[in-house]
Amino acid sequence: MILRHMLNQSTDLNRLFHALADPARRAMVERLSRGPAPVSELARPLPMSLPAAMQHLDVLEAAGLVRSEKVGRVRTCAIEPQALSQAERWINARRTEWEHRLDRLGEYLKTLESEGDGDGSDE
Amino acid sequence: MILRHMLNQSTDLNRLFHALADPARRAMVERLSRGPAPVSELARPLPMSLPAAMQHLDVLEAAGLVRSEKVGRVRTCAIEPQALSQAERWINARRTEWEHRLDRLGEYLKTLESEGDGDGSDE
DNA sequence: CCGATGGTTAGGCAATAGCTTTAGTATCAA
DNA sequence: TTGATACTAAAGCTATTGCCTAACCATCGG
Repeated sequence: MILRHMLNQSTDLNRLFHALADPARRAMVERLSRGPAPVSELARPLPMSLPAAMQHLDVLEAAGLVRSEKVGRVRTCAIEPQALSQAERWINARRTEWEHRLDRLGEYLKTLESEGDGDGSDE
Repeated sequence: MILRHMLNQSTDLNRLFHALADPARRAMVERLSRGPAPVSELARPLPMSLPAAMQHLDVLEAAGLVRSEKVGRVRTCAIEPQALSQAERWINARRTEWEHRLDRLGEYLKTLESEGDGDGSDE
């Protein structure tokens, strides 16, 4: 099952980053980071109809960023913290990769320097 | 100018997250995290035509994730580390928000407990 | 029961995304 | 100069996105 998890990770990240690529959806996530809220409260500040806001909410739920539960006639939405951390991990992995690379490059340049090779060009 | 920067930040994040929402583009970023590469090398592993890959590259450049320079007939691409950190900051800001909120919630629940109120129900 | 409230479904429409093929333009190597 | 290499530009096609309006359904408060 961990194998399946890895295979689907790409799709997960697609949905995740896609969900975050819209300002209305990010606004919803920002609001929910401060606590749960019903659909109408998420929709109110947005410059669009209620159904449009609902569709954004669907995208957030499909991405696993938001979970919601309906009690009576009001659906209360809450953020799903671990979803964002997957995106964070991907970004961090990239950063450590290029940082290591730059470290190695720095070492290499230092080596050249101490060998007295006079080509000091960079880039 | 810092004001203008803040106003455009939303658009920046749109482009940034949108760029990351595609597996072909993430593959390019992953490759470039390990060092610069020409266009053809970025395109080779992808299941699509070269012009298609070029279009993905354009998206990455427009998002500020990649910078490229053409010398002779080969365009060499490199990652732009600070672009990703902007996305990272947004995610981090959300996490600290909800962590603080959960901390406050924990404090509140502890208060209730020490007041001897017997409703121990959770979610 | 009745109206108002909160949400949902459905259908349609314009714009964008992602890809293709075709046809270029420079460069480099011989 | 000629052919291969590396990229670029343009046009077109399909699917998806993001939005709308117009219904509809299910509570809840009298």
